[in-house]
Amino acid sequence: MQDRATRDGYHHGDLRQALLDAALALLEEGGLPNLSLRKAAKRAGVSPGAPYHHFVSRGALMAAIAQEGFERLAAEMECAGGDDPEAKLRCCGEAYVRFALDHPAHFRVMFRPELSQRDEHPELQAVADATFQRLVDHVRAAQGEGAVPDGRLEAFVMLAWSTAHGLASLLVDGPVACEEFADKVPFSPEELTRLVMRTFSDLLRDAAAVRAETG
Amino acid sequence: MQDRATRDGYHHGDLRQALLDAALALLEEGGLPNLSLRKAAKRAGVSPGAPYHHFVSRGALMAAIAQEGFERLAAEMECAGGDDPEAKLRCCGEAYVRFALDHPAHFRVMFRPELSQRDEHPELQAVADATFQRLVDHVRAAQGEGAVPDGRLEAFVMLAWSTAHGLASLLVDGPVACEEFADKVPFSPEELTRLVMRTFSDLLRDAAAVRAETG
DNA sequence: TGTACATCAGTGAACGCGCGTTCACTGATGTAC
DNA sequence: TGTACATCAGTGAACGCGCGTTCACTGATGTAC
Repeated sequence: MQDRATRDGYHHGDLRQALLDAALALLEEGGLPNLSLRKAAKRAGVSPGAPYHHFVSRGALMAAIAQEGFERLAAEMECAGGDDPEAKLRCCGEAYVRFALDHPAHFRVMFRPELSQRDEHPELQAVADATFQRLVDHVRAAQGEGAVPDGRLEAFVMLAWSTAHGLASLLVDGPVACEEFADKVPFSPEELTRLVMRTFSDLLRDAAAVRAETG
Repeated sequence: MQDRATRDGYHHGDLRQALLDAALALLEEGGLPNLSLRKAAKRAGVSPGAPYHHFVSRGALMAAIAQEGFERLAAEMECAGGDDPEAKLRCCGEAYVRFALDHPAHFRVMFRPELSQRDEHPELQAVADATFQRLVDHVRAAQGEGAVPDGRLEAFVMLAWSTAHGLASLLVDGPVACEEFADKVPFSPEELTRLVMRTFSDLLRDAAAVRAETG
């Protein structure tokens, strides 16, 4: 008996990862309607039954995509840079939006409950929670340094998360999907991300300053 | 020849609207996988072919749902209340999130491009743009009154929209879907909405004040 | 008021399709002796 | 090193299903005379 990583190499190399990659490629190319287990199997060069040696169902494949997505998002938020807590928080938000722009298929699967079924995959819920916790830590640190006003931590956490998540959603899916939006706002998605995050970060700093002064 | 509204009454009463309502009910009950033209027809008490007298395809029904959703959202943002531009902007954001909480099925269809296919339904794109424009007007008015700092209008518009849209998305779909979240944050979705919007509105006001002072 | 006709929203059977999933099987790989 | 055996990731045909859509039709409604 060998461990799973080695066993996966028997015939295909690593069919599990190949199926995840194929599924993502299908999503990037044709959106959600373009994804099926059969197509992913075909793209990975394998028969329709083969995936069932690696995923108990279609839902399990989706959950695995979502889990992989949360792990990558957490990693990118982790090493997002920034010299002080204010910059760290801002870079963390930018990393969140950039992740969505760079990996729209991952992002969609992660945040569509009917696809990823968090309640049936506790390990997925756990990694999603850990990602969220990372944001909480950044906001708390920034608040400790006076870069975020005093007051309810929950309110600032949800505000920061909403800002990043909303911008990401609007850029990836929303009525701001890029071609049309180009007419209205003269920024690339990346420029817009930096502009919005900078604006948000400045609001926090200035409000923190004025409240520290007045009381 | 009579007008369409009257003709729709011939046999069913108003099958077009009945199909929209049935589709929404299916979405609310079982999410996206629960919706099909056949099920909507059955629920409206009608044979599988009947919808084709009112919608050229399944996609047209989805686009009609999205359009109806944008019209209702625009109406709710319109009469959201607020005594001054600051309060108007805040109430507008709250109305946005409340709409998503009250009509999650509408909200999802509106913001999932693979479902509503804005590019193939220009009238849908138009009403979505009009909704967006309403927000722009509110932010501009608030900026004129000093409730939003001077500076790039686009940045504050996108920030405000991202905040409302992000909170709505997280509450409706995200890893914050309500049961699990109750453990972590001691607020109902409605309380959280007011808290976050109030926090955001206060940030704008304080930052506007401090910048007016210093220069 | 009554009759002939036009309209068109509905019926319901039928189509072909791709889907998720199952299952008896094959054959490459690794192991024991 | 060679042979017998166990493992298990793959095959590929088959299943039943619900789907979107079509189409010849029916029959209720409204209109003309």
